Amino acid sequence: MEKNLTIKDVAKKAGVSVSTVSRAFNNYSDINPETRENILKIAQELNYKPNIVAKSLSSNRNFRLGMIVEDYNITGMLNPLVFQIMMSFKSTADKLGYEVVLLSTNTDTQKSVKLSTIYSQKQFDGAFIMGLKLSDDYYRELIEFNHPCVLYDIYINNPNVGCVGVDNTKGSFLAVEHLINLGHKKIAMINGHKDAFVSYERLDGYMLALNRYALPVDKSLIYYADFTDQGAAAAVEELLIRHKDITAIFCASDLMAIGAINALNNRGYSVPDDISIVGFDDLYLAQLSNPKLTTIKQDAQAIGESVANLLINLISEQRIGRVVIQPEIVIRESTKAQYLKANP
Amino acid sequence: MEKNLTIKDVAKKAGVSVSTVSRAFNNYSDINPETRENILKIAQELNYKPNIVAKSLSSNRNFRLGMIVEDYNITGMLNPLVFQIMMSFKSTADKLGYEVVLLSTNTDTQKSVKLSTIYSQKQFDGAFIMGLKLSDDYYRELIEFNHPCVLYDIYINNPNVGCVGVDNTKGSFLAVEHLINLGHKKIAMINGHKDAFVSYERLDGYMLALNRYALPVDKSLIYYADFTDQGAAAAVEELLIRHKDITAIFCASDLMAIGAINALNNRGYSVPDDISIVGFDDLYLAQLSNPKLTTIKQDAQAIGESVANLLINLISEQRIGRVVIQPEIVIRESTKAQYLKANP
DNA sequence: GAAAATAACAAAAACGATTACGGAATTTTA
DNA sequence: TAAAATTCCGTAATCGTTTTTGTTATTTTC
Repeated sequence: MEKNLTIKDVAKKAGVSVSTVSRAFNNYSDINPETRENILKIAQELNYKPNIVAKSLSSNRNFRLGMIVEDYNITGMLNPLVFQIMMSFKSTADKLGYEVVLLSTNTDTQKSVKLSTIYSQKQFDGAFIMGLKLSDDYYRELIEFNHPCVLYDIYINNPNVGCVGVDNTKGSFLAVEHLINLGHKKIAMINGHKDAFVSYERLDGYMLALNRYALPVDKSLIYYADFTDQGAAAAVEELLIRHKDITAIFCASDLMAIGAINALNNRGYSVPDDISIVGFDDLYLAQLSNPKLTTIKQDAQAIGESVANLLINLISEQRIGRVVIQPEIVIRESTKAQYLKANP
Repeated sequence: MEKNLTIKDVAKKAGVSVSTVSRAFNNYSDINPETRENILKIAQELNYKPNIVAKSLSSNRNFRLGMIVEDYNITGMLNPLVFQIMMSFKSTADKLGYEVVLLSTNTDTQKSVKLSTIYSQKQFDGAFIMGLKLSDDYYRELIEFNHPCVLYDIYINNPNVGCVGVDNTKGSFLAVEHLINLGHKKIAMINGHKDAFVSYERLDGYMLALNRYALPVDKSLIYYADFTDQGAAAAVEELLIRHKDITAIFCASDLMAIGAINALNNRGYSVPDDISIVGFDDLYLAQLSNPKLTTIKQDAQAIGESVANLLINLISEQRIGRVVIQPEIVIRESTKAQYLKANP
């Protein structure tokens, strides 16, 4: 195992001091352009790269970002969106010169080790937290947190913590409006769970659309299915018993939408001929299902980028609280006009 | 932003020198047990945690692992298996006291920055590389690599690099054997692409099973579909033209299996009544499809753990080359007995 | 009971960078 | 042309640890 090159080796080879080499590498002003060029050339030849650990320690700028994801996103049927957002976040962080270290938490670990402890121990300049629930300990800690932090899909009113997410209310509105435009009047909603911030926003959008088009809101049409396909299937079973006259269901996730479609098929209903379905997320899964899913698209790439940019702005003391990504509706095959049932 | 506690603060409060505090934390022998207890208690009270960056620099043990994933796993329809393996790897690395930093590569970046450069710059003790292709620059570099490294789903004969993966040959064998046992005699295979190591192993398993049961191998029944659903759909189109008499298709991934099923449905064929399909991976997707997919399960949890353990063994100079995970067949609804066509 | 060994700690030198400070050479100013 | 400013670079302190070496008591050995 060959010994690693240090700044000293470069300095010796270039016949200058280490501080000069450092200056060359960090674009300092007080260095002769010729010297700089020469040093960089020699460094290039030697294939020298500064040791990032030493750099962190000495500069007290760590260029380290934590990416903390809740465990429940990992086990079972995990959300591919999370993965895409993570990778997008990583890529833009990379471009901006930050490395990202991966962490996970769950309700238990949150009780034993505080977020601020993680920051100081890990020397994070900031962190990106995904999958935080309203009932989490970290959610409470974040209310008065004083380190840079960015959250996805949950909002906290604290200048140190940024929040990015799709406009869920608008997304839901778009979904339900689309159904209404197709002539549907009795539209059920299968929501996530009540510990998720987005569930409230998505519910708002649903109600807003109904109100806007002067349709009655029937609370017995609203189910909570925990973001799982089985949960959605169970909800559909109940819906088919209690509300035989529904013609459309808006699901707060694609996975639940698939669960709903499968349950409907099992009961002999056809999507979209009997019942229209719209999902939320636009996972790749939405193109794979049969019929292909009409859904609300969350742009994972854009979300990841926004998170990284926001976080790094926060680190450099620029306070920008919230980034809202605009959702789009993607119309495929799971929704259909329902004029016949519209006015019986 | 409160200043972080250092070892000095603990030393001062405990009335000892910093070296004694360090000894207390690192289970050194030459320290009075009472002193140690006292120091640990005080550290606990102060909520002091050692700065990992300083620790790395001074001890020259970094406890840092790189997790490098190929870009093509990110864009487009990404494989959820990769995500699960990543998280499982992270969790066990965590338990063993290592932090993992996330990186990505692609064919281009591999040309400009060598793997060994990444190691020295990032101060990695080791790295886990996912998605490496046979045509990659890093593959070539790894042949004579002298840092600890573990690969998933690709094999290299080098004591410094470990390899873990499912027994692909056996997995394919199981899949095809299952079809043969159901009475299928004309079985097509839709493989991945030729830059993937696993494609060769999976092909081997297919041929092995045919030979074992004295069925002829017809190379025109073997397609390469790039691991995509569209590729598989295209392959199916061709198969339906050229080989109307096939009764089963083995796909080297679940995604391709879904693509095949959809294509068959579009052409008016029923799965499994007309044609049986088996996939590979056992993604959650396999349970969501209609019919539910019979497939070969890769245990992501076990793979991630094995990779982490193997890598850390490699780091501590213990040479264990390869870990092979046993695949299992999961029989669901996409395969069915085909006695009628078996002997016409 | 003097020499040797051990136990328990402190002092100081690393680790590999950044950066505050200072100083010589050169250029600008008056 | 002397003083001031600027340019360019070296010296040395620093970051928060670990680790080597040193030191003082105490214990063991013969």
